Amino acid sequence: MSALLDREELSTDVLPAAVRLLGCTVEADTPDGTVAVRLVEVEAYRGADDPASHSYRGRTPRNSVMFGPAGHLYVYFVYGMHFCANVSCLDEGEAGAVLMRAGEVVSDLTVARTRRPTARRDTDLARGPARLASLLGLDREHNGVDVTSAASPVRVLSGPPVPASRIRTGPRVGVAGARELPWRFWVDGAPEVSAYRPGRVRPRTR
DNA sequence: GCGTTGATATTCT
DNA sequence: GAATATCAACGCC
Repeated sequence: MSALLDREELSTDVLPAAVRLLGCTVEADTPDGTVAVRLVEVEAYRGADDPASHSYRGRTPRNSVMFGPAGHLYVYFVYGMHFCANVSCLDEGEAGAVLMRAGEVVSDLTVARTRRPTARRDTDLARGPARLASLLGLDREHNGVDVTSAASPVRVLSGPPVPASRIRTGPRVGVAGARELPWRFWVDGAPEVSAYRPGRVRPRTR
């Protein structure tokens, strides 16, 4: 049993916030029941100085949660069919968020399998940001939810802390710009970590 | 096991 | 019109 994560732990810069979120548990109430996932892979995104970030070119209706206070969900729709979920960082006015990329299901495995019946192995249930969001039932309606409140349908519980020696870093997945920034963090050896795919322009096939 | 491809909303140009 | 913080299904080893 763990306590809710403090908002202050996320109002720091995005890198310490990303490291802090590793090992934390995301608990979500879905139509099928409650699912909890321990985060093993995250990516940090910031504002004006991060070309890979949605907030790089200023505030829009979609990314406005990134500019708001820390500890809220930024859920966005990509590729016309998937949702991805971030936790906002930094204080009001400063854009930042941590993308939740992968996690290990800690409960309830039966509910989780019901939600994603096509997953071949348990470690595939929340392997990748869109899979994780769909497993937790996150969509547009959860944009802006406060994950530090016990009354929310989605909550982040703190720790157990991941030893620094088990944390690895590297370039973010699928981003074309700012590839020199090692802003992806994962737990060494976790089988749920998504495969690295360099952010290249896919060759046009036509 | 691996590479290719289709689905297609939102944003920016 | 083009790119994108993706996944799953398919063909082919």
